[in-house]
Amino acid sequence: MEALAALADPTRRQIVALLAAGEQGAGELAGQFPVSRPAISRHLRVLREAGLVKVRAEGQRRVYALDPRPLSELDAWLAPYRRLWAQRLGALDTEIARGRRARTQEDGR
Amino acid sequence: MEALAALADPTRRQIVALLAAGEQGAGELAGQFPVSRPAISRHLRVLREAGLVKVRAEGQRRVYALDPRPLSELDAWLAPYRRLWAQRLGALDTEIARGRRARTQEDGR
DNA sequence: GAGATGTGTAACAGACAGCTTACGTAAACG
DNA sequence: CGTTTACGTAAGCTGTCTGTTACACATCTC
Repeated sequence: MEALAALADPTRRQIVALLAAGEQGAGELAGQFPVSRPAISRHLRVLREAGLVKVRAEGQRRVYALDPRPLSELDAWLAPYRRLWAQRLGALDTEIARGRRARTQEDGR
Repeated sequence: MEALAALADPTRRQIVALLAAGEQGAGELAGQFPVSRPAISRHLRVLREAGLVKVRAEGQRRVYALDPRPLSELDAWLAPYRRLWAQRLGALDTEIARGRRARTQEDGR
């Protein structure tokens, strides 16, 4: 779950969101943020080390692309907790209180 | 997404995992970690401010319980990205490659 | 009430994250 | 080749985290 630490920063989440729409060069990416280019370069490094992005050298440019695998891991980490809010939203917690224990039935849609 | 910052810490994730199994008192909780009790108290404060846990006073004890709502928000934040790894796993990326000239085709395995 | 018990908070030290400016380097360009 | 272009990295500053010890405060117990 190293991805969680990387995604804790709002700038990095925004970078991830941008890259979800398509790959971009480092400078191109930095131009969309109010901070300096080296700052973005460092953010990209963190994202790279977390496995969330991968780089491709294209001439002198560095093209960054999103790698969704750590997000998938996050999804897997989150999975066991899903039943917790699934219970709260439905009226089935009445059923649970009725004597049923660990009736999972999450993700009905 | 303040929850992401709170969950970035491994100790806090462990607390969340413990509370998912059932509510616990602060000291009872602290006893299961190698750090001092005030340290856990601080972690609990962060989790509380992130809305991930709620406290109930029971005599002089403070009983903590998990509040899954921020986790649900995280789930919602993650949702738009799901298609990204769904594509990689499924065979539908063939359909995408069928008309698009974006011949990326990396990661053959 | 006096003392024990269960917790949160304050103060402080050390580690770390994020930003900026300055610099190094490799590819493209003339 | 020298210069421009596109990046990454190093150094330094500052603010924020995390952990520890010391302390303040309620709440039971007797």
